[in-house]
Amino acid sequence: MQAMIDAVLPSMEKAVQDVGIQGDFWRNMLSRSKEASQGDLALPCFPFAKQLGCSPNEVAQKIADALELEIGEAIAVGPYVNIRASITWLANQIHQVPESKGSILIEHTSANPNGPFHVGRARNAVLGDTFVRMHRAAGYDVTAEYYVDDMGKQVGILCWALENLDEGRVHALLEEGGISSETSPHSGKQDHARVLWYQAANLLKAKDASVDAGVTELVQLSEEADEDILDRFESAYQPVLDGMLDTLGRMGIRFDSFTKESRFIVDGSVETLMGQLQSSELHGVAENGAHYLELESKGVKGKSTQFFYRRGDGSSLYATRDLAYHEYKWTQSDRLLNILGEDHKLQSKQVGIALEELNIQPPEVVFYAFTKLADGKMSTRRGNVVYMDDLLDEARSRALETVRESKPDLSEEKLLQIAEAVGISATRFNIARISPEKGITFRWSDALSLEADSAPFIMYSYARACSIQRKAGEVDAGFVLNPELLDGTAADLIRRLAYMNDELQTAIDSRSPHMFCAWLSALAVDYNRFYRDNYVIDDNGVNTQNLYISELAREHLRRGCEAVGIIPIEEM
RNA sequence: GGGCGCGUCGCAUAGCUGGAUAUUGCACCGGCCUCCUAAGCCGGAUGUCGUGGGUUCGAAUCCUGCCGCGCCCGCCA
Repeated sequence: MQAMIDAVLPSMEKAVQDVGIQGDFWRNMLSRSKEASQGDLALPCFPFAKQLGCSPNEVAQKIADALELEIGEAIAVGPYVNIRASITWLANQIHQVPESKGSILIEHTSANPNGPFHVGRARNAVLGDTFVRMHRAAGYDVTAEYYVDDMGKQVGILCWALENLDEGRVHALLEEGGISSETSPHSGKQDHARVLWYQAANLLKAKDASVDAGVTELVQLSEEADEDILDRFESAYQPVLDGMLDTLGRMGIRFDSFTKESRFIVDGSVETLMGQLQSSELHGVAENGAHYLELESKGVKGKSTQFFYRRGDGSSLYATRDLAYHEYKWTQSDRLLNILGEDHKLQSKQVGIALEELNIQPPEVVFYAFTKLADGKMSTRRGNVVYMDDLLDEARSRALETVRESKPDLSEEKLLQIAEAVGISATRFNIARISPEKGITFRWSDALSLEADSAPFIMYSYARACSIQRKAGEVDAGFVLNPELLDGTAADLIRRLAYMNDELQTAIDSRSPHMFCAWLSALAVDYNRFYRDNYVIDDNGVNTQNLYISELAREHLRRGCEAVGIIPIEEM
């Protein structure tokens, strides 16, 4: 952990010099021990051996002997110097509150409002919201932002369908196309209702050219920011978007601001940027008058290295509006983070280069690999999807079985509440705990797993701590932990707690939410072991020190859960 | 064809700015509820880290050839 390294470095500097080592290349080698049993920090001594002309083991012993540490002790183990922080020092770390770290705008999800939220899109939302939550927990001022695609082809098709198809036609088309239109428990939601129109229009488009013509006309007008068309588009997509946001809200995912794509056409900023790009050295014009930037010199490779930002007819493209969007976003925050699917990698690179040409700083980006179904890619258009609403229902009913079994006395309402929290948390955690660049194949059994290394496991530890607190009462405000008395699993727990802020920051900096998920799981394990070995309530009544530690763990479990979107419930 | 990413026990997964016996869970085998929540705890078995080379005192980690999978290479979004 960084605070520990900072604390050790001066002493290490001195010890290393005393032993006669030249240079400071070793600074980067001082790092986290891989296993807790080896201590907190380790310095491998192999490279020193040559310089000093003795064995790594001897060097390690010399350095360990020369080290004078305030935070703990150093022991040479073979060719390593292992440093173990004292529980006293670690316990002090626990109370360090993260300082304020400035503002960040995190844009995520931003799915086309053309149908219900499905589990492929969910990875963006879960990842994005986890970043939002982790940043908040670490002291950042976060804006969660949704970019609304309120113009262009997808919305155009939806709008055209709603204005030109009736219910009978829609069902006939879907049946013919082999897409199910049977009513689900969610068919009352407008996202579920209207997606049928969208799917039907896509089917019809394949065999009736007049559909394309109709849609194209709408899309063209929308790109000219035609007020009437934008209004019609909005009445088509807004109920769908609302339905999607309901689903997201159910998952605990909420946004602070929504920005419409059309805004940048309306306010003229897209036009201005297109003008500015003309003076770029990369600028070029195609035969039909379309404008582009030639990106070959910027390291872009492939069939086409040209980034088109203006069509032959003078209109802008999605990516062009994205440039204006980023310019706008920088007026809102100190830092920008985008959560994007890996299919956007090239586009994102192109936009980044174009932004640099405009002297606008590119955003930071997290890419994640796709979620696919066992039988192929998910597609709203083709109806090959698992909807999030259905997944969450299924997760809840699975959880309900388990809760009913273990808590038969609870009321039906309470059972449902717990099951809902467990289902949502498990679903989210199963996504957040996997490193983003790894592809996921959706399987019901995985998605609904309530086993260990899962959200319910962590929730259970928290509920256990809550139960103990209810029985044992509050700790006196003036109570001070006596770390000298701690050992075994109690000391392990304190050590784990002390690492929280560091783990959180590391996960943020390396854009790896799964790392913080792993820490949280480990905390739950440590708490369960502490629980086994250290009774808060025994024959003599309440052990205040153990209650105090249990309460520390409870508080950290709660904060950790909130940082990854697990719902901490007090009973389960 | 080119670019980017991934490939770790039967399944899933961590580690990848090189370092000590490769992490964790599921499944499998065995043990623990007269005691604060057993959705828990303890123990066991399971691995050519895709594959061939290379660099290094040391490679899952770096370089490189090959194989497999995914994504991308639109004046679409």
